Amino acid sequence: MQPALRDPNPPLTRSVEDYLKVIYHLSSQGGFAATSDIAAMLDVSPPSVSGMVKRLSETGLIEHVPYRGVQLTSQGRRAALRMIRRHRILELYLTQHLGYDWGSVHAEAERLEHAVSDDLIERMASALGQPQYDPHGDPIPTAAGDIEETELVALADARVGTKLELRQVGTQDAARLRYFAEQGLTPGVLLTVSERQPFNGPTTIALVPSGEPRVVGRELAQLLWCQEIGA
Amino acid sequence: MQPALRDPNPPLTRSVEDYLKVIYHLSSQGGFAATSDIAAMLDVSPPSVSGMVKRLSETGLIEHVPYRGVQLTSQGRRAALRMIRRHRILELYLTQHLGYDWGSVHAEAERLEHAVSDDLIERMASALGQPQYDPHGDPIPTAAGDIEETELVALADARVGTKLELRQVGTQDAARLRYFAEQGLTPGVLLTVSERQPFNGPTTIALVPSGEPRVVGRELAQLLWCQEIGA
DNA sequence: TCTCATAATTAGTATAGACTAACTAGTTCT
DNA sequence: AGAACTAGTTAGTCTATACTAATTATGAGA
Ligand SMILES: [Mn+2]
Ligand SMILES: [Mn+2]
Ligand SMILES: [Mn+2]
Ligand SMILES: [Mn+2]
Repeated sequence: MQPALRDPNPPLTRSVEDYLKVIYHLSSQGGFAATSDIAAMLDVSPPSVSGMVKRLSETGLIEHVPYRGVQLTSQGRRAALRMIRRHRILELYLTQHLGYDWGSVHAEAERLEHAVSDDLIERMASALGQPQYDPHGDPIPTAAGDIEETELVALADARVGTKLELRQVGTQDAARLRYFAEQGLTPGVLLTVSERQPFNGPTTIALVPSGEPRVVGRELAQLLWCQEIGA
Repeated sequence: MQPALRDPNPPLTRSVEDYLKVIYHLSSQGGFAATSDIAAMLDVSPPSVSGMVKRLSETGLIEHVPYRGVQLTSQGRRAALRMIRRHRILELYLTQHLGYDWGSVHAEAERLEHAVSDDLIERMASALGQPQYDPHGDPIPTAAGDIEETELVALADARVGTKLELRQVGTQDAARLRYFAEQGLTPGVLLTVSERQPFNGPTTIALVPSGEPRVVGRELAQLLWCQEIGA
């Protein structure tokens, strides 16, 4: 007898949807998502994760290698990308049409993503003109489940002298996001790397075209994902 | 020893919020909401209602008279009206800003009402200009928890010869709503009652000012809530 | 190769919310 | 008043999801 699989098409619960999203993020670089990392990201105990991992692998959404970690199956990946699409369209809609600032959209989207219908999401996407990026510069997966993969460098690692476009801001922390906005550091901005202090010191940049300088500490510079601009 | 009250301020769950809303609707004419009516409206078994009733009275949201029914406490009424405000603002926002028709908003609002923040609701209310009525003509409670109480007559009961304003459409059924819209029977429309056939027969009306006649069967005429227009 | 720290899992418990089956209170009819 | 119907409640079970405490596997150092 086979090891009792579950109903292959249960409606996903809110918890399940959130687990799939964090597993996606933790394993997107190809590796396994570790139990303790999932637990930390969801603010839940490791045994709770072990329990959920059991259920998710029984429903075929993830692959579990005991003591090593988990990965999404293609079914799980599809479900995760659907949630990420919802989340990012919601974030953009709230900023563009309801006056939210980019520091506060995340919490709202985190709840709404589980309650909206596909129909509503597609209406929002239409109202936004089928957008490609959310307010933080993260790519929005298509309804078919494709997502843009770009090679980006953290500003903290960019070579001095290069010219960059700021593409993504890798945090949801409201205070940091507010600070970035004040400094004019939002996706799409062009800049050149002027210098970097040794021993994990700050990076100094010049905004293009204004030339205005900014000094960015290492912690923050690791959150600014940039693309090198071809000469 | 007292009969063990629960935490007076638990965050309300989705289920609890839906129970409070239906209890509000069932007891709004002053009476008690019966277990079996609550069960029917939530599509849940009567024992499930008994179980929930126990929890809700322990948290002080309702008053339970065994074998008679339940009523909301003032705390429960406040919570119910908050949900009704959310629901109706969502319905109106979806129709006004996202192209929904009035037959399909209900299902969407039924889920979203539990996920939106107060902040988002107030932003939608602002975008709508602090509206007073939802797409079906139902009054929207204020943020403070006040709701307009109007004396309305069902078209089925209106005296022949009277002039009426159609105020509310008392159904969420998509097919019926679509039909009403086709017939031009939407809140705000003026009409006069031309005649009524005996033995629960249809009511014939004339739209004002066009004079166009409509014959409305009893079942539908009971859903059209009207206000008599002073001569 | 053995030991130990760390990470992961299992065992056992709790709560919310649903269900069915069985029992009982209230009401209505004869 | 008693019988009988109806509505409501209790008893017992189930699933999802969380928790703490206890146990075990894995990989790094000695
Ligand atoms: Mn979420
Ligand atoms: Mn984002
Ligand atoms: Mn609801
Ligand atoms: Mn409505």
